[in-house]
Amino acid sequence: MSEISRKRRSSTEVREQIVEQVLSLLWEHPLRDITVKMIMEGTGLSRPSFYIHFNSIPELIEERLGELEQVMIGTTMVWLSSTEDDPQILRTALSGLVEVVVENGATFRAIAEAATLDARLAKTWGGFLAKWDAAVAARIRVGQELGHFPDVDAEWTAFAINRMDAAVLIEAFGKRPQMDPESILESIFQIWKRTLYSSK
Amino acid sequence: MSEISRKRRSSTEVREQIVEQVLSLLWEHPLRDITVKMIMEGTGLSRPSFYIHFNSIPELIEERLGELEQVMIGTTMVWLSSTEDDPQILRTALSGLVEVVVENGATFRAIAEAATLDARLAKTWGGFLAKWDAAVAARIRVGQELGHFPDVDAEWTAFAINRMDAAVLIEAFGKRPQMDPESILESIFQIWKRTLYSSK
DNA sequence: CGCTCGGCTGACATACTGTCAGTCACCTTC
DNA sequence: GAAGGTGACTGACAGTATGTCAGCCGAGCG
Repeated sequence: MSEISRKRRSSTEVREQIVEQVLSLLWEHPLRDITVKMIMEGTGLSRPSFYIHFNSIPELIEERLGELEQVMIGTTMVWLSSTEDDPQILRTALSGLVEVVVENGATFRAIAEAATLDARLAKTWGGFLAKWDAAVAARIRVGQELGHFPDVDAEWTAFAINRMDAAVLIEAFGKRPQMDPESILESIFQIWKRTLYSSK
Repeated sequence: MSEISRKRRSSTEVREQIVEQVLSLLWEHPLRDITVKMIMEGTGLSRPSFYIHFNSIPELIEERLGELEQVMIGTTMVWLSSTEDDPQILRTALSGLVEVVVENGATFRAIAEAATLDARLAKTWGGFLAKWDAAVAARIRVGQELGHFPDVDAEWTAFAINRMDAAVLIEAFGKRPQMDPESILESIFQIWKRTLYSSK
């Protein structure tokens, strides 16, 4: 019988392995099918070990949202902080958004799924969306002070069009095979453009 | 000790009581907090009795979707089957849609929640949305043959704007207090109108 | 009156979660 | 290089939900 030498690993090392395992499972299974047992079987550690590193699956997923949020802010800032009346800037921002979701679709899908499963994540996800609502509404109001976006209700429009983005991007890219990014980008861009950049 | 006379009731009678109980619970709690035990405590019957009438909570909810779909088709047919280039007809259809969701918001929210929880309902819900996509896309193509809706990609636009409707209506009216129906109707109508009824 | 039908239930099997006392590898400190 | 502490790790347990099943019992029928 060969001696199994269990090298002890650092905490962050194991954490990363668990996250990696979850992300790969998420491309294959809906969140409802993923259990702690299933995750840990891919790591060679016992199930209770999971709870040393994370409090729950939703909490693990919640961590990813924070990281992705930073990236998304980076890619959309070009429009959010602009003051020009040029839809192409909006297109660039949306294009960046599409790119992020294409790469992290399973994570976003899992966040949305876990939001219906876990009260804490529901709140975080709601807050995340609300932040975008506020940012887009603010951008619209800035434009309106410059005479752009006539007859648009900043708050409600931001709310509606952001929900569209979230729902469309998650459904289009949340699982494989993904839909065509070009077509999705074009369709949501057209909706944004016509809603904001054309008057009655 | 007074004798508890358990009058035996008809199957449909009990079914209706269970459904009623679930619907009332849904306005108070997210689906994740609702258990079979909780449902049956409100009926004076035991937990296993639930399984005589329904196979699972998601399946119960799925039944509701079928009924609501009929109503929704009725309220939107005015636009789906029209051939005129008049956005007011669209507004009427959307108004009917808003009304249905205002009244049955908790059910719709539960359907969306249960879709992430149950494979079967996920498929049903996906099919439901796909049917709307097809119907709206068909309506757009009919209009385009008459020269309306220039430069609109029928399929992708239908997909995107339907997801907006679903996400917005469920978030706005899925729990109490609900958002203002007038504002929601106006904002989604504007987005539909500008997307379809205004060219580049 | 006896029989069947079907609503109904207690009890069971199963599955997953989260916790905890205790073990063991590794690192410091002397 | 021995002693002791730190923290990763685990087996076992308790809790709670689901779905099933053998069997009870009330109601209606012949």
